[in-house]
Amino acid sequence: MMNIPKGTKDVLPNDSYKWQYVEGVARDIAKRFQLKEIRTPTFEHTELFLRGVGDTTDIVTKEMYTFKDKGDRSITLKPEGTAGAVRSFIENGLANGVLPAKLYYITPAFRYERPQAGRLREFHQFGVEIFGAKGAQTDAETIMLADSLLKALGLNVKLFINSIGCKQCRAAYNKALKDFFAPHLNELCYDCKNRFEKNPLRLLDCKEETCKKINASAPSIIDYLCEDCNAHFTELRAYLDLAGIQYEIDPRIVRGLDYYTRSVFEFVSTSIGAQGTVCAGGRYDGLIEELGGNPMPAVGFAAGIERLLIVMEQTGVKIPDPAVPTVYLAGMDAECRQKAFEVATKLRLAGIIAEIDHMDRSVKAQFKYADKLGAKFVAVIGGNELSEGVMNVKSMATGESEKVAFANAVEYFFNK
RNA sequence: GCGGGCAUAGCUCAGUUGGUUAGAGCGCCAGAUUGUGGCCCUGGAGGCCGUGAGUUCGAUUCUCUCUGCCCGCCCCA
Repeated sequence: MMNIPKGTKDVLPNDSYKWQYVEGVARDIAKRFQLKEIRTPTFEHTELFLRGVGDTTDIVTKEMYTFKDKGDRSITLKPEGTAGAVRSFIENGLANGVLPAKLYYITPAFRYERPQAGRLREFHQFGVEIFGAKGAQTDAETIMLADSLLKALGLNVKLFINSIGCKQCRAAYNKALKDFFAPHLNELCYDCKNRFEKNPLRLLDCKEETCKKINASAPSIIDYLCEDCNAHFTELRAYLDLAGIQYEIDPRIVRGLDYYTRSVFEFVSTSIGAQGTVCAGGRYDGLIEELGGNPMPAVGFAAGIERLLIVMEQTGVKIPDPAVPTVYLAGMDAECRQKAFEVATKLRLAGIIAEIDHMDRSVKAQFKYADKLGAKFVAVIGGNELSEGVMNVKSMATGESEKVAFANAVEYFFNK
């Protein structure tokens, strides 16, 4: 028996409508904020992610699906959506078009990780990227968009924000961090000793108890923001207040991707175990230049669709039922089935959801089947009906029947 | 990459102190005197009891291995 690769999932017919619903809501919200969809390839040159995501990040160093293609090119399945969107933006000259470019995508992404609740090797993201706008108002709008999406999906989540500054203030802060941690260096965990050298920011992020105790009193990045970054962060908060969005400042969120600058944020749900971050993002003013474009500010986020669905499931959010047949046409014998087929065709061409028997079932069995499908009406066509040119239409909800001429079928079922 | 738990029907799970035809509920299919669903009743299909090895006269049951799944760490959406 062939089975599905580790860390992947089938979306079965009984669940796919949930995905369609979430994607539909996301597209709606995107439209409301005037974002346009961008679709980029599932794989890119490995180099793009090395430079875009950061070659010291965990994602790049140990989680990418990288392989050589038959032309000996190093190819990588996208581990996130931003790098590809930025590449496309630059390569297609969208930077010379109307700005800001407000984009969104729904894409699979791939990371070689140990699967667990809310974490798969192939997962799906709804992502948003806004290129060209530097003001905090745009950060606020991006957060507002994410907030609207989560609310539209009926989720109750908490928003945490922070600013991790720009290159200049980060340098000052890294120095302050090193000064703070230096005396504790041998109390820190193995990872943190490395972080101390390579990326002191990430020391704040450690989940080890002893490290947590130490970094609880570490200096806060917010106190080290340069004048511009500080003003930007203040402005962001003002705009969030203006939008009526509740948030909490968490100086410990630093994000695991190298490209972030200034604003970073996470929407966290407490109802799904360890992988509670349902949506996260921030500003990345250096990335477009890093990937070869002219310097241009950018801000965005990604939401994990599987995680959204898990939270919705756990909290009992109602998803609208999938479409059911307006009418099931039950034919009694071969001739009647043919008539059923004919009427169904007419109804379908008129946009009415109609279903017929495909299994040569008895009328009784057809009724059971129609009931399982959730059909609103069953139209019985037997010898008697055929000779009268009518079908016997039964409402499955009330149990009442009436005769409807074949000629009036479309008219009868329209808007039912 | 590290740690813990679990693998029996499509699903949720019993069970076998080692013994011949392995069970329930749900789901699926059909029937209940032949043209009508839901509830109830009856019947049916569907399992190499995760893989490989060991112990044994005999293993789904005991031991080990592998694999897979779940949960946590790490990381992230």
